[in-house]
Amino acid sequence: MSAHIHRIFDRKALKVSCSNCTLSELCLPHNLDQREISQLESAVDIKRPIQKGEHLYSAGDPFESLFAVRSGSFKTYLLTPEGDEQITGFNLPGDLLGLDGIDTGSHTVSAIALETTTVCELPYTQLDTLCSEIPGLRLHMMRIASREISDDHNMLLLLGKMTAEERLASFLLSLSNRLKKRGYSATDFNLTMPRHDLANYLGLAVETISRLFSRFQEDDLLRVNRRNIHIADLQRLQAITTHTSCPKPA
Amino acid sequence: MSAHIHRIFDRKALKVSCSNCTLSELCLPHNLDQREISQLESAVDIKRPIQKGEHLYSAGDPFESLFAVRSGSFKTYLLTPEGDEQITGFNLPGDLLGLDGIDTGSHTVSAIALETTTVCELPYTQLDTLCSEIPGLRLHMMRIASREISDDHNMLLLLGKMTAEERLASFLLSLSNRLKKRGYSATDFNLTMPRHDLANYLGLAVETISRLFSRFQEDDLLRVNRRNIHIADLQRLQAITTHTSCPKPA
DNA sequence: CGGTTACTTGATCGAGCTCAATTAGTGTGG
DNA sequence: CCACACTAATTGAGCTCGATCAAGTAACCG
Repeated sequence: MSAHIHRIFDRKALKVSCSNCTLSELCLPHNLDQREISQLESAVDIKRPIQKGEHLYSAGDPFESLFAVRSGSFKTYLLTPEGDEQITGFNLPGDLLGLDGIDTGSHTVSAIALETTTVCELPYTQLDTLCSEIPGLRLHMMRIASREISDDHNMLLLLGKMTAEERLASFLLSLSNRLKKRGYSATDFNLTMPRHDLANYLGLAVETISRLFSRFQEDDLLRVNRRNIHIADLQRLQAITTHTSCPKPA
Repeated sequence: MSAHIHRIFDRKALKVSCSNCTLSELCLPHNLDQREISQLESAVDIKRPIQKGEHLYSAGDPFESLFAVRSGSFKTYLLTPEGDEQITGFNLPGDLLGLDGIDTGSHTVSAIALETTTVCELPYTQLDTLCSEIPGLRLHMMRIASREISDDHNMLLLLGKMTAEERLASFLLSLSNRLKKRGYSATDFNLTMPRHDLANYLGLAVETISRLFSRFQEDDLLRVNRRNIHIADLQRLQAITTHTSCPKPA
């Protein structure tokens, strides 16, 4: 199944096949039988690709569906009354977006594509109906919500307690782990977001991020070229986040 | 069963009556019929009171139940490897605790009582079974999770973008609103947490909180006596959080 | 190319932290 | 009922981390 559905594809034209999707490990509840998976597949739509800079949804939009990222990436953010933005997360393939909208029936954050991105749309009423029939799916949904809550708590810790250095190290390690889970390299990757977004997300200034990248590079922790990152010493990077001392190899 | 039931309270002795509970507005799904409410009641246990400083659960404990606060209050927090704490929330009557534990099957934060507190225990497997039968309850649960996610996003904004002044003003207004929803005064209340916890939650030093209380009092925004707070000017407090200028009344 | 945006680097500044001292509660046991 | 110890809160003085301001450079794109 191609990741890049061209717009000539009618929304329903392409049969969704969750069972064959490379993301099923992340996206699918583990304990569904074949019949249950087909039920789920019938509820899922593949949308046309979202271009870089295009919104998947905006804060205030009526909530109708959840979205699973198939390829590409998003950032989600919210705006203050004064108009400045706080990024609340970055979403990689296999991530689910939109849970924030369930409570009020309209989205509380905006989601914008950082690159050309494809998603599966899961209309919520259909998903909810399936949840009554498939206990494994119900648990899966609650787990995803639960994980998002825990992740957010970790971000509170990052923003509330960590130094600039610790924040960037934490971010890189977390991204590294997420990429690894998805089958990519844990040590070589490209950031899909500009420095500006990274700084915003970590509660820092762009200049601070830039200086930290330079410093980490001088310390042989990273090799950085623009958006391209090579993690040269995972252990010492880890040590930064835990205040543990870790000898620099000669 | 539970190891922490006080002997005078037989767990099932006290019949739970959600329908008569003063918190039902907050705690119960609105669209349940009488039969569904009794089903829910049969799943709920009232636990013995939790004393100030006592844990309801700790990070790492196996997750078995959600808890609804009946009276009193909790703080939830997580610890870094180095042992310093980040408070992730304060919980008032009607609040639900424990969602963070669903994903991994063990709690990721600890919950400790800030005063003598009573809770209803909702064993998760029973709750989940009811969710398959009662669509309204299922939606209610997802809504609560969704709200927690949105609330956490707002905390990210607070920690990432706001000044000390804005953080405290936001906190007081948010608390004021929550108390109002629960039928208490929106302008006169007692904080159940020490300055230390407040500072920790808001990502500030205790001294900063103290100085801000003094300053807000000089500006006739608040009247503060230890933990007792009187909000003298809700409008101007609101104005602080939105950078809006608001004339100080003569 | 030329214009725009992304990123880096340097110099300076300030909000809020840390350190330190004081005061005011809050129990606890004689 | 009061001394004592202990914790909670306030207030002051000085410092620091990261923000802001200001250039300059490098990539990207029509």
